[in-house]
This record gives sequence, C-alpha cells and structure tokens, in this order.
Amino acid sequence: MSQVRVRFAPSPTGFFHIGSARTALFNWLYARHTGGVFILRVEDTDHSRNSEEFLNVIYNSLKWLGLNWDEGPGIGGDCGPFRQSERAAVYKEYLERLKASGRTYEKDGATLFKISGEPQVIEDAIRGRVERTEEKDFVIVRSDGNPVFHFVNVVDDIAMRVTHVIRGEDHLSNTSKHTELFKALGAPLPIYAHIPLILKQNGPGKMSKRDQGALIEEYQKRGFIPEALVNFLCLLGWSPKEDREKLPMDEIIRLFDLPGINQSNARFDEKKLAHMNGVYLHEMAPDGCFAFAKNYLASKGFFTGAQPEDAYLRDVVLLCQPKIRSFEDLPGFIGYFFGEDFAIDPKAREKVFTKGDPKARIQELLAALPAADFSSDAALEALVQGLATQNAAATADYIHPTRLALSGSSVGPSFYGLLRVLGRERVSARIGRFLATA
RNA sequence: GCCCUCAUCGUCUAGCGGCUAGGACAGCGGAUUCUCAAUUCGUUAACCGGGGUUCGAUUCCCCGUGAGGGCACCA
Repeated sequence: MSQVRVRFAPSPTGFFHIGSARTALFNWLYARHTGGVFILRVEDTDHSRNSEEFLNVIYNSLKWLGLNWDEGPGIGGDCGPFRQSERAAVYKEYLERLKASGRTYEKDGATLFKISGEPQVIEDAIRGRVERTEEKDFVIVRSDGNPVFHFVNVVDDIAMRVTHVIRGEDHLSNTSKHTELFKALGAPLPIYAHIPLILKQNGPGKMSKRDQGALIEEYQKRGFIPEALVNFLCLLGWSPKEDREKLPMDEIIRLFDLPGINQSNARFDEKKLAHMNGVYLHEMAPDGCFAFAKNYLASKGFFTGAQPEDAYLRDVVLLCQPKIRSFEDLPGFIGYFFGEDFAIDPKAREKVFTKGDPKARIQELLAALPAADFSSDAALEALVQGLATQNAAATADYIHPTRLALSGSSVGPSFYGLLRVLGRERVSARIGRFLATA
C-alpha cells in the first residue's frame, strides 16, 4: 500500500473561515493518522479575485491552528510549485494530452471538455456509493487562456499523486466532472471523502465568511486558545465516541479515521466553543497561561503607560485564571490591579452599605495590616478569621466591604488572593482613601 | 426547475434489530457561610411522518416531508 497523500487546496479570495479550517484539519488529521503527507496547494487561478493579503491570512491561520504542511509554499516538495498561478506549464501539458484524445473542442475562444454521458460512480469513504451523470460539456480553459478550477484541480491531484480527496460536501455534485476528467486523462480515481458542511448558527444555509464567528483570524485576535478551537472543530462532524470530548491531539490523531466522520451537517455553536475554551484555559500550566495572557494584553494595547513588572502581572493573571473562561474577559477583570482610578460600582456599594457597620470592619482590618503576614492566602485568611472572632462578626462582613474598597466591584477573584497580590501598601492606601471619601 | 446528500433532546453527538435511548453545551434549580461572570451537584428535553421487512424496529427498505448542497469562461 502506497503512502497516503492528501491536500488542502484553498483559494485566497476571502478571509479564512471555519469551514475551510475544518476541511484543512480533517485532511491534516488523516495524514497524521496514516503517516501520510499533507500538501498545501493554493488555487489562485482566478486572478481577478485573489490577493496576497488573503493568502497570508491562510498561511497564518493554518500555522496558528498547528496544521503544518509537509509539501507546499515555503516548504517545497518534488511536485511543486504549489501555487496554481505558477503551474501554467503543467496545465499546458495535460491540456495537450486531452486535446490529443479528442475530448475537447473550442467555442467562443474557450476550450470545452466533451463529457462521456456515462453514469459516474463515486465510492465515497463517508457516503458510500454515489452515482451521478454529468449532463453538459463544460469549460476547462477560459477565453482569456486561464484554465478553470475543475481542470486544474484534477490535473494537480494527478500530478501531485493525491490519494485521498477530503473536501466539503458542496463539491459532491462537482465530482462527476472530476471523475470524467480523471478517466479521460487515463489516471486512477482517488478515494473521495465528502465531509458534511458547517451550518450558520442562526438562520438557513451554510456558514459563510460574512457570518458572525466565521473567521479564524478573529478567534486569534480575540484570544481564543488554538488547541481549544481545534478540539471543538474536531467535534463538528466527527466523534471520538465513548462520551469523550476534550482530548489531546495525539489521542485525536490516533482515533481519527474517515469512516468515523458523520454524514449530516452540523450547526456551529459558539457557546460550546466558549465552554471548550474555558476548559482549556483552566487547565493551562502557569507559565503558559502567563505568557499567553501577557501576549494577549499587549496585542490589545492594555497597558497604555508603563508595563508592569512580570512578577506582579504573573500573580494577577494566575489569581484570575480560574475565574475567567476566555482571555477576552481578562481586561475587564483586572483593570483595578494596574491603576488607582477605578470606579466604585454604585450597585455594589449599595449592597455593602445596607446592613451592619462596614466602615467599622474596614477600620479594624486596616489597623491589623501593618503586622499582617502577606506571604500566603492562608495567613491572610487566618488574620481575617481572627478579627471576625474578636469582634463577633462574620468574615463576610470584612470581605465584602473591603473588596469594594480595593476593586470597586462586588465580584472578583478569591479575596485573600486579592489582598496578597495587591500587597500591603496598595491595600492600606486604597482602604484609607475609601474611608476618607465614603 | 433538474441533480446529489442528509434526518436522535434547542445545539453537538453516542447508538450500528431487543437499551430505563447515554454524554456534552445551552436552559432551569440547588450548593459554594468570600463574591461570582468561576466551580460543583441535580434536573427538564429527542428517535420527522406514513407504509413495509421482522417475533421485534431509533436502527434495514420504499414513499412523503424537512434540511443542506450543486447546476458559471467562481473556487
């Protein structure tokens, strides 16, 4: 059995979207599962619609998702070049062969392919046997001399010795054109695997570039964890069975196979993606989490003035890690750690001042601060518990007003962690200021 | 209009002739004497309809219906 060779063949005519990413992913997974070769081929035959910008978006997104290619632009390979705009000589050669076979003719300056009219049988690895008869001759070279998708796609699959064509179901009806061309060129058919489509979250139809949440680039900008997005994408149209969902990539590679792919379309669900991202975020190792967060905050221009010390930023990030589900939540969650001009939430304030004597509690805590041990959450917890016992109060009576004084908010990370990370000086100063103005 | 594909909770799915139809997300309810957007426990909810085949169909076949896709000198 010869080595599996699969390809992802995007067209740089728009931003890279989630459907394309999953097609790339399934091809990549199949190559890795079988120890085969994953080829990246750029289908840029429509000069009027292509752009270098979109091409770079594709490269960057694939890299971000971790879908490295074995042959293709920037890597090379004996079947190159890998941009169709650079393969005119190859197409010319195959066109001559087709012309010699008598299966072409000219019309209005374009070259048409004469169909056989025979029923085309496709043995699809996902759908089983599919039959379809092609009814009309079709253009393979435009009147401007540029070859058309159907032709170059087949020629390149032959020339690049592609063994498995894994692509979206929207190509299923085109496949009869392709099998006709394979046969006319005397080449064996590849194994086809038409994967179901991803439907838009709301409303009818498949997901398109214009839909909310469709662009891979956007997830990158929004601070999503690529491993989480990839894991989520795997679950759209494929299942590892045994009620498993989150699993490491090497496990996915081991389990992935063509017959396991679903036949029905899947609707995109951003909530499930958000959940998956949260799971990955909470399981991130400290170093990785800090590095990711620092990078994300920098990309958002979060620090307008001086960049804080790494050690302090790291403490803040790790304190908040269990409380957020996405790095997107971070800027809104940590503002008060990096400046004194945070606002006091009126609702939180009202809540705190409705009962008891919050100012007295804050005073007691303030008085205890100079001698307090800030080295651990446990020591600070013991301190507050001691105060509570001493003054016949609950720890909550200290925690809520103090949290308000320190952060302006009624929600936030673990209170003792908040004290520890802010440190004695900030805590004392903020409490003092709060008492003076409240 | 013609052709192709598909059909289990709202959503993603497990199931491949006999199951109390399982899991996850969302939703809802509780817990968390430090909040909560975090965490955790519990819970509501599904086999599209009609014919067959069979002792027995969610599962196999046919017909409807619904959903999706394709019918370009786009890819």
